[in-house]
Amino acid sequence: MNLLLKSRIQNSISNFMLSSNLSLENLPETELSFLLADAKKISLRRKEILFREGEPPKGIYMITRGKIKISQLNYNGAVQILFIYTHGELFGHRTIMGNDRQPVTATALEDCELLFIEKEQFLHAIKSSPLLAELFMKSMSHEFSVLLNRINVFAQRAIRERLALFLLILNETYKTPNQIIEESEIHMNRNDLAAYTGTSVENLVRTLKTFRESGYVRMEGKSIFIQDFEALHSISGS
Amino acid sequence: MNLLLKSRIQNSISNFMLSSNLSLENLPETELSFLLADAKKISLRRKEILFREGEPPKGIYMITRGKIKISQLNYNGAVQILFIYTHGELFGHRTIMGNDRQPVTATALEDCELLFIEKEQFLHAIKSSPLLAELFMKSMSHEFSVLLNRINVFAQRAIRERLALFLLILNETYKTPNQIIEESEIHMNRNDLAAYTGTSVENLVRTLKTFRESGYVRMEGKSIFIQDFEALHSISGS
DNA sequence: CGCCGTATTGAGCGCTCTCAACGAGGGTGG
DNA sequence: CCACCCTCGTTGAGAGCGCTCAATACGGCG
Repeated sequence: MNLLLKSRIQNSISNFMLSSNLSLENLPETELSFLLADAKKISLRRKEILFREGEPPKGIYMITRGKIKISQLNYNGAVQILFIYTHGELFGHRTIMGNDRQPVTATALEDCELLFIEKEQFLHAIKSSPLLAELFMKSMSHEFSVLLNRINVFAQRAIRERLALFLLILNETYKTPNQIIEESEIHMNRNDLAAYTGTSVENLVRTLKTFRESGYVRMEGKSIFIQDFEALHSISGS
Repeated sequence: MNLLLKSRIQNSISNFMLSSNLSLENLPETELSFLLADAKKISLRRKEILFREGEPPKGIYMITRGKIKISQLNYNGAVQILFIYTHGELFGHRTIMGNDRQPVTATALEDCELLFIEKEQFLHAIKSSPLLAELFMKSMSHEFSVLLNRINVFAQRAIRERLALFLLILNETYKTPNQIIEESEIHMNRNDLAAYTGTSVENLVRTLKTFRESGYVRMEGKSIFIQDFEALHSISGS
């Protein structure tokens, strides 16, 4: 696949991904070890819930293995998946700093290993390290733009366009550490994919079918592999 | 109008409003004067553009009079209005801190007076005052939750529900300083209201008509006044 | 083999969009 | 002062997208 094209697409969809600078890979060594000084290990089985909407937040989390889905319940019972965090990513800090209750629920998509940092400890770390504080602030500012873009997507784009975009995002999310090839195995059940795209399962399946029939994606069992990145990117309108 | 009910509704829709803690009224005296030390005055006529999507940000702004709409252009030419800032509110700081280009366009909805604080000056203020930094961080964290809620709204709710919600929000936005009565004059053209709700003008007008016929709102000229807060709140599903 | 949860397909309805026409109001130039 | 134009708001009609309900296929597991 054309490298220039690939980087253009990646660059374009990065406007819709949190892709935090606050990952295991990106934090400076010193700050990272400072932050993780007294971190505790947590293990979660698939489908286990880490925290629920409405709870007071306990601390922040960094994923060392697996994926966590962040979702929100609508008043009519529908579930909206907002993000999928994967290995290396850090989350939960915004709720701590804003002093809110959890606006979302965090559930393990697969078996997970996490590092947990207590609220007090985290706040202390932020206070003690101006660099850390600055990194968090920068990260949140950037993510604000990302969320604005997301709102635009949901407010204005059709399901076909949204699905194309989210498949491209998921392709990044589902990259395994050190993955070289471009295509990831997107291993997500239809219910979750529908909740992520913001549509009904039936509609999702039908749209996915048209992508398959056009050769844009390939299916192996329930997993999805993207075959034509450019087509999806063009459909997504990003 | 029942006070308890009123506060319940306000509390509920505040989950969808930025309602920054960073306003003229809420910032501590010392920090405010520090921040505004070398601020410049800017005047804008109605429809004038303050900055455009894609531009590098110049600084931050605080509104002393008027309203500014923050909008984003979709690839197909549709405009999505994301926020309406009003007197006392501060904006533009997130783009500065995240070191992004402007993801949005800011346009005067009415004749406006603003205070402008240069980028360097603002960054310096943040660096020098830990309290200011903390306030900004808190504010952004909270706003993250607000945006998540918004995404949910656009992803899952029908136009009728969204319009009810946004009318309630606009009722707050359009309160004049020191306004005592509950009902504000929502003075916004149909195009902007449609772009804010995320629908077409025709659809907006029709939905508005059903609200009027049900006695939920009243129209004087082109202005909208809410008459039944509880009904709208209940429709909004919040 | 039968069961259960998940995925897929079909059908029909309603919401929302688009295109098109009409109406109302304000501003401008004759 | 009137005629015209331009913008904005409103209404109508028709098409299509997306939702819901219902039925059917598939696959893993007891």
